[in-house]
Amino acid sequence: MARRTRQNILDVAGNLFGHRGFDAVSLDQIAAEVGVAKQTLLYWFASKDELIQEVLSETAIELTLVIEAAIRSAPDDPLDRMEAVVKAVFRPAVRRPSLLGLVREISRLPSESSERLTDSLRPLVERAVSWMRTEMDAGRLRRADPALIVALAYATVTGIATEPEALRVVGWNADIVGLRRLRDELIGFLRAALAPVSD
Amino acid sequence: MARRTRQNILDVAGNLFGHRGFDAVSLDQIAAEVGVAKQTLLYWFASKDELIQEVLSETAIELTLVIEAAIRSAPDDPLDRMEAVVKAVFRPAVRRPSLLGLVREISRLPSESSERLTDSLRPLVERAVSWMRTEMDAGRLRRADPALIVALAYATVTGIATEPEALRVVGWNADIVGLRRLRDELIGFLRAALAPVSD
DNA sequence: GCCTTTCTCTACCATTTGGTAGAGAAAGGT
DNA sequence: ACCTTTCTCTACCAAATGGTAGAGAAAGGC
Repeated sequence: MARRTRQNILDVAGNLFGHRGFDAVSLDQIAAEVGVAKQTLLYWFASKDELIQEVLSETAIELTLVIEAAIRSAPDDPLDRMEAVVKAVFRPAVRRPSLLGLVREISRLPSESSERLTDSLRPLVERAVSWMRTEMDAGRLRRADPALIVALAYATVTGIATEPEALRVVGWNADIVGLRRLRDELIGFLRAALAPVSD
Repeated sequence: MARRTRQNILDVAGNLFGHRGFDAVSLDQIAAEVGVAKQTLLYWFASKDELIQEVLSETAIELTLVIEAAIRSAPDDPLDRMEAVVKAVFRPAVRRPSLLGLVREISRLPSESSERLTDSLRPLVERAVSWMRTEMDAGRLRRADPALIVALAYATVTGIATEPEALRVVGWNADIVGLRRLRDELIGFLRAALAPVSD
């Protein structure tokens, strides 16, 4: 029955890690927020490292599934397709803003588990890159370096996820504007930057 | 003479904080890397909080100066001008990659000092926004929401700064590609997305 | 009813954390 | 030579950290 406890721990830990960072969050805090003793955490997860590892791989799986589903049912036009994928990435993030902040924590893991996660995302990235290259060759996207575009998009998304607080520095108020509008501006940006040049 | 110690501490702390995050770095680690006892840190800075606060305001001042200098001597064409500013932002970051990572830490400060920093950056941001609006009204930039563009650019830059490791997830190898090429791609992107529509 | 597995608890521990107290060099002004 | 200021040290501390040991509920199979 109390298998739900495990899921609760994963959810709470995911939010806290994504929000404040791995090192800033203690097991005691997580336990308190779940409403459970610290030992219960350590019953379910052997260590703090294993906990975040589990959280991250759950997140990676979720994101992968969402993106793949979006690709399968996406329209054929490359710009529409990109819009669909970006929206798919944002959908879970809008619902649970701390989610993307987690990706940042990958680099703080012991290199071994960090690599395992990177590997699980790699196929998706490679697919995106080779797809963009094909579209560019066909003249349906403006020519550019696809790998760098993916890197930039990724940087932007994680930058947004870094914290609403951080964006407040540039006058962005999350409560008023909302992640959704920022997402739409990003999409408009991508469309403008990647539309094929009409010659 | 040993005022240099203070600067050494600031430099080392800046790198470590930007690289690993505020909570992940202990005073002992900083002291060890500077080659000095922990108490020496606490002689120069009353607490860890004051230390990062000092590091951040130094960074904010540096960035502000660099950007303002770039604006003063920038060409008149809005796209060239944007390119000049982006390059100015990247110049110190290329030299010292951990620098921009620091901005991320702002949101983890006690809200009071976080606000002080935000305030020191605000004029620059407002200036950029109003400048963009003017250029858009004059038809020299594609119409969009300037505040959101600044937010996106900021998010992208901090996303890049988040860690080369994190970008490795999307296949970006810092050693080979380099921050400089990513910067140039970003500039090309901005140009394409913000060029006025020729009607 | 009993036993085994699953689950959560209280109590404890070694280490590390940010920070204090206060002594002693180094150096410069006079 | 002496004093003051600047600078760095050793020694210590209370609190918090990740983690261990082991006991006791809960619940299901038989």
